[in-house]
Amino acid sequence: MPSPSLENQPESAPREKRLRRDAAANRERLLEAARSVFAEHGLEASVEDVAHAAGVGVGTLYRRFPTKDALIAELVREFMEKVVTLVTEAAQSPAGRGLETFIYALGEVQAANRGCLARIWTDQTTTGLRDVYREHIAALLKDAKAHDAVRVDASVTDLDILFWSLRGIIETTGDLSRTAWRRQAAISLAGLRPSPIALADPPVAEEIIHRSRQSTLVHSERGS
Amino acid sequence: MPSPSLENQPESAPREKRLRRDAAANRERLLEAARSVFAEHGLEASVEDVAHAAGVGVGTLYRRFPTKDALIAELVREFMEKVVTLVTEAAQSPAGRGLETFIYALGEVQAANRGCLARIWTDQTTTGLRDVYREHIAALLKDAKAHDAVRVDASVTDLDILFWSLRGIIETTGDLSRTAWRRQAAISLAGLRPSPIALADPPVAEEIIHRSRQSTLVHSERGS
DNA sequence: GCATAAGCGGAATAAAGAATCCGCTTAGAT
DNA sequence: ATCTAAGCGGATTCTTTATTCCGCTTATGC
Repeated sequence: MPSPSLENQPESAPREKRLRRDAAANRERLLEAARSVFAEHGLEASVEDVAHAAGVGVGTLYRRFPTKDALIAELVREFMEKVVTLVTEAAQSPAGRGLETFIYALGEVQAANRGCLARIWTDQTTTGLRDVYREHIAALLKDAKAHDAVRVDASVTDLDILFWSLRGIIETTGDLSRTAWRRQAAISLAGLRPSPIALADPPVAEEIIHRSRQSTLVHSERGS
Repeated sequence: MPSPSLENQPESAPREKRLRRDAAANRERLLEAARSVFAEHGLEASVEDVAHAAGVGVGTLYRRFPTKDALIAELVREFMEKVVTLVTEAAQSPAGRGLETFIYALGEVQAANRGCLARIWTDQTTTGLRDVYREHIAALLKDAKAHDAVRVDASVTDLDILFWSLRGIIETTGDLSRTAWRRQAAISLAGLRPSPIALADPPVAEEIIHRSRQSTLVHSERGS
């Protein structure tokens, strides 16, 4: 094993060569600026705005990310990675509580990344992460049902649409309210609790969920 | 009272002069085309696409609507008018059932107008209609509570966020699924039914709803 | 300290799309 | 049947914004 001081190959997969220290810092600042600017003005904020917010020129942005889309894709990737982390952590929650824990945690990340939520379900480069995530929530749901925290006729697709619905609220309320999506989450969770009254509509077919990944996407924008 | 055959002043408010028959038809076709193209490709679909979908040139579109925004605003206006109609009709429902009826009806209109949903809550020209609508849903909620169909701690703002949440689903699933938003509506309604278990989060303040009208907006787009 | 590959800023370029203009066409009043 | 204001299409103009290019600067390994 090489000595720690010689870490020229940072980790397992040293994505290309190593960046110069200042360049690495700029890359981070760019991503952070992008998150913030896109959250504020939506994805149609200009590349120049992002670069300036990061305190660099557009040239710098383009040396690191070949296109605007690539920049957004990286935000999406980091988001999905965070989601997978959270869902994994949630699995450690006390029996039967994992799902609820995860729902609130996911709401927080979505809110923190509201600029790029639009691309999350359609981005084709993170399909793998999305599959992992989906396996995990299926397990959380099963656990919740086993502990009588959730009605037995709830399906994984109900969780998918729950997350989409929270996205709608987060995009609408922007940074005005953390309460809004939490309240809706609470109401939905209440609706998912075991009940003798059947739900008036059937769950969504898995296939629909998969197809929607390929076709629909949404942009965000914000006015003054 | 003038004879019906001389209706040079069509109705109460004859919005400007009367359009030539072909021009009036084109105007309708443009609005319909806009609804469809925006639903398909989002609001960033080009004006030219809309004009062509309507079978006319861009010049024709611009003679009728001074800007692209004006066209969108008209879609929004017609949407809001429809919403007000629906909420008024829902008030005729059997006692205690009006709210549920309206929620499903609103889902349908939202789905039929998914292209321009993004502008609905921020459009400043339909504030009046929105206020009317809001008075009505307050009444529907009160009625539902009176008939024990909805929990007493539900607030009007819960309905606001419910509608935003449905929007999120409709925008994500596009025309793939009518089931998706209905299922979420069913779950939310279940969560809003009277229950001894209090909701984990407080309702959203009215003020937040009003502020979000002025600041946040969202665009839609669709790929492939 | 020096050499130099890596980085940087921002002007210049290019493409897309909104809005305008103008010569030709037609509904519909007489 | 005729006349003309209202309409029409679409080429053209004007903006906005992504992306490229290039001469100057600076970490970093020796």
